[in-house]
Amino acid sequence: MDNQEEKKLSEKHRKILEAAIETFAEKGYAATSTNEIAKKAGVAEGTIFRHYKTKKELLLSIVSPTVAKFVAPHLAKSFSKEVFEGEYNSYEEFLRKLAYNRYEFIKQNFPILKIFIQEVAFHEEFQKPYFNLFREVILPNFTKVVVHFQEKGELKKLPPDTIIRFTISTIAGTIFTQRFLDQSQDFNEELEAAISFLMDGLNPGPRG
Amino acid sequence: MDNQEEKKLSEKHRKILEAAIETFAEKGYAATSTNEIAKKAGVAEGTIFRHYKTKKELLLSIVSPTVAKFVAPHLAKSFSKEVFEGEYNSYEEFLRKLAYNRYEFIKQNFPILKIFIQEVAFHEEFQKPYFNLFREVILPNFTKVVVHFQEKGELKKLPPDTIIRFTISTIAGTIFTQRFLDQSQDFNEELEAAISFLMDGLNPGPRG
Amino acid sequence: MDNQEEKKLSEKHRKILEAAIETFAEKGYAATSTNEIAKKAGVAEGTIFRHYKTKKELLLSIVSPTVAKFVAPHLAKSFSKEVFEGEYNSYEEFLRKLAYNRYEFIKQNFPILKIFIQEVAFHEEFQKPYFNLFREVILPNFTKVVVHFQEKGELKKLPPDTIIRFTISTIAGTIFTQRFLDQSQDFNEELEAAISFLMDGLNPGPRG
Amino acid sequence: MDNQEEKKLSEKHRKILEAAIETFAEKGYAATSTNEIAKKAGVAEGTIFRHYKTKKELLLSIVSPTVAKFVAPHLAKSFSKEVFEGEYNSYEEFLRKLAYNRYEFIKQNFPILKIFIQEVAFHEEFQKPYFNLFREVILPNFTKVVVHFQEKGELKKLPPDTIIRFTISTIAGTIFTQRFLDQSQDFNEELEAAISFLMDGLNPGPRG
DNA sequence: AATGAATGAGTATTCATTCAT
DNA sequence: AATGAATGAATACTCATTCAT
Repeated sequence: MDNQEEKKLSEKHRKILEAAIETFAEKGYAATSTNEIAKKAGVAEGTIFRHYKTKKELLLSIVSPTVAKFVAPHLAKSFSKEVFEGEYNSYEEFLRKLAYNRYEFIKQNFPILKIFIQEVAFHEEFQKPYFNLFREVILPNFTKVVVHFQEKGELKKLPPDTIIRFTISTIAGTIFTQRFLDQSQDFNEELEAAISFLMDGLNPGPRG
Repeated sequence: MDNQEEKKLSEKHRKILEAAIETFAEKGYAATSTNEIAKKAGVAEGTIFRHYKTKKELLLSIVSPTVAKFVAPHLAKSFSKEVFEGEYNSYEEFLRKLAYNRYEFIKQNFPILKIFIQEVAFHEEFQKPYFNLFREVILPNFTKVVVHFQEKGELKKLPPDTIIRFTISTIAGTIFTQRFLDQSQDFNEELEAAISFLMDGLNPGPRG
Repeated sequence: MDNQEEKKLSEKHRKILEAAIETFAEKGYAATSTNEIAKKAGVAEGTIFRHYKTKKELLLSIVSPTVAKFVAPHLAKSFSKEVFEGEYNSYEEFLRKLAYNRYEFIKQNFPILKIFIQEVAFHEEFQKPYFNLFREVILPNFTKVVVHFQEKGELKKLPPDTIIRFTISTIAGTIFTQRFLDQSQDFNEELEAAISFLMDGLNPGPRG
Repeated sequence: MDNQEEKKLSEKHRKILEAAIETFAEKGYAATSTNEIAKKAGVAEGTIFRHYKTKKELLLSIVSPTVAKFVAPHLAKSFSKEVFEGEYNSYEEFLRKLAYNRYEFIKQNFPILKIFIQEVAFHEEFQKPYFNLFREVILPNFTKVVVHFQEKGELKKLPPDTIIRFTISTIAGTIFTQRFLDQSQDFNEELEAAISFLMDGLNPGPRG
C-alpha cells in the first residue's frame, strides 16, 4: 500500500487516509477504532481492510518513511536540497533558512508529525528507519555545514553533535512555543532573537 | 517513583501500581489492558477495581495532582525553595543547580514522566492543572530570577519569557539527548558545555 | 408475537429477537445475559450488538412504541376501530366484542406482554408512552361508549371511569384466571357469566 | 434465618433487611447488587453474608411464608381470624370488612408485596407455598362464606370460584386504581360503589 | 458479629478482521 | 472496489461470595 501518490488514490481511499490521520492525531492510534475511521470517512468498515491488511498497516502507511517521501516531501529530498545543498555565507544565514524551512514543514504536516511523535515510542518498527534517516542523511549533512563554519572560525570548536544539539533545541523550542503555547507572538521576531542567541552562544570569540 | 503514601498501601495495591506504571510506560495507556496489569501484578482483575473505580482513575492516581503532592515537592515546593529561593551569585550558578535538580528528578521518575508526557496530549484533565502549576508557580519564580540577573547586567534585556525558553530548551535538549540518544556521553561535560553556551548566548556584552 | 417488519429481518436477526423474547419472558430482563440470548439464537454475542446498541435497546425494540406500531393496531388502531367505532346495540354486545378481542390479543402476544408487565415497573421509559396511549386513545373512546349507553339508560349513572374500572377488572380477572390458574375451564362459559355479572352490576334498575 | 422476630434482630441486621426490601422493590431482585444493599444499610458487604448464605436466601427471608407471618401478620392468621371467623349478617358486610382489611394490609406491606408479585413469576420456590396457602386456607374459608350466603339466597347460584373471582377482581381493581393511578379519589366512596356494583351483579334477583 | 480486601466467574459491550454478495 | 453482516476474542468493569482478621 505504500507509494501511494495521492493522485492515484480513489476518492474513498483518500477519505480513509484523511479520517485516519485526523483521528489518530486526535485520540492516538490505540484509542482509535477502525469503525470510527470508517464512519468519519463515510465508507464501510470492510473497505478499510480492502486497502490495508491491518489497522497497523494503515498507521504505517501514514507514518512510514516510504510514504513520508510523498506525504512529507520536504523531509528527506527537499530538506537536503533546500537546506543543505544551498551555499551560505554564514551559519546565521543557514540557521535562518533551516528554521523557516522546518517551521513551514511542521505547519503543513502537523497531524502526521503528531502521530509520529506519539507512536514512535511504542512501535519499534518506527524507531530504526527514522533514526537511520536522521543519522545517515540529516546528521552528516548538518555536520558538514557545522564543520565548514567551525573552520571559518565562526563557531566554537565544540563537537559538531553538541553544536547541532544546541541549534536544534533552540529552534525546536522556538517553534514549539509558537505553535503550542503562545500563538500570539510574532514568530519572525522570536526567531531572530533565537538566531542572535545561538550566534552569540556559539561564537568562539567572547570566551571560547 | 514513589507516588502515594506508599507505606499505607497494601502489598497487592503496591504491586498493582508498579505493574500499571511499568506497562503504561512501555505500551501506552490505551494499549494496556487491565487484564495485563492484573497478571503482571499477580492479582485478580477485580482487585484493581477495588482500588480504582476505572482504569482512568488508576492512570490519574499515577500521574495526577493527587500524586503530585509527592511528585511535586520537586516540581513546585522544593524546586521553588531549593532552586529559586537559594541565593545565587550568578545566573550560571543558578543554571547549574537547576540542571542537576531536574536531571535527578527525571532519573528518579522516568516511567511516570514518560506516561505523563505521552498521555497529556490525549487527556484534557491533565492539561489544565499542570499548565497552571507551571504558569502560576514555576514561571513567576523563574521570571524573578531572570529579572534579578538582568538588573545586575548579567543577562540580555530580552523578554524574560524568551530567556526562560532558551534556558529550558537548552537544558532539556541536553538531558533528553543523554537519556534517549547517547547514554555513553559524560553528562557533566555536556552540561558544562550547555551552560557555557547559554551564558555566552545570553550575555549582553558582545552584541548587546 | 410479530413485532418488527419481520419480512425485512435477516434470519439471524429474527433468531435473536425470538431468543430474547423467550428468555426475557422466562427469566426476566435483568436476569437474562446477552451471552444466553446469543447461544439460544445460535449467533455470536457480537451479532446482537450489531443490531441493538445495548441490551436495553433490544428490550425496547421488543416492547416499545416502535414495536407498538405493529403491536398496537390491536391495542389502539384496530382496537379503536373494531371495538369502539362499531355500532353496538347494547353495552353487553360491546363487552362481548371487547372481551374476545382482548383475549385473542393476549393469547397471541403472551410472552411480550409478560415481559412488558414485568418490566414496566422498573423502566420509566415504558411508563409514559403506554400510560399516555391508554389515557389519550383508549380511555376517551371507552368513555364515549359508556356515556352513550348511560344516556340510553342501560348503565348506572356512576362516573364513567368507575364503570370502566369495573368492566376492565372483571374481564381482566376472567382472562387472567383462565390463562394462569385454571386452563381447564370453558372460557366462553366463564365469559358469559362475567358479562351477566357486569350487566347486572351496572344496570341502573334494581338499586341505582 | 427465618423466624426472625424483629425484636431479636440486631441493629445492623435490621438495616440490611430494610435496605434489601427498599432496593428489591425499587429495582427488582436481579438488578440489585449486594454491594448496593450493603451501602444503603451502612454495613460491610461481608456482613450480609454473615446473616444470609446467599443473596437468594435474603430474598426468601423477606418474602417467604415463614417470615410473612411476622412481617405480614394479617396474611394468614389474622386475615382468617378477622375476616373469615367473623359473623356477618350479609355478604355486603363481609365485603366491606374484607376490602378494608386488605386495603390496610397492602398499605402497610406495599414494598414486600411488590417484591413478591415481581419475583413470584421467576422463582418456582415461591409459587407453590403461596398458591397452597391460597388454595388451602383462604379459598376454602372464602368458599364457606360464599356458600353460606348463596344458601341464604343473597348470591347467585354460580360456582363459588366464579363469585370469588368477581369479588377479588373488583376489590383488587379498586385498590389498585387508588394506589397506582388516582390517589386523589376518595377511597371510601369508590369502595362503596364497588360494593354496590358487586351486590347488584351477584344478586340472584333481577335476572336470576 | 463485623469487616473489607480479595477473588474468579460473569457482564455488557467493543474490536479488528473476514467473507459472501 | 465496496459493502455490511457476522464473528470470536478481548475489553473494562461488576458480581456474589469467601476468608483472614
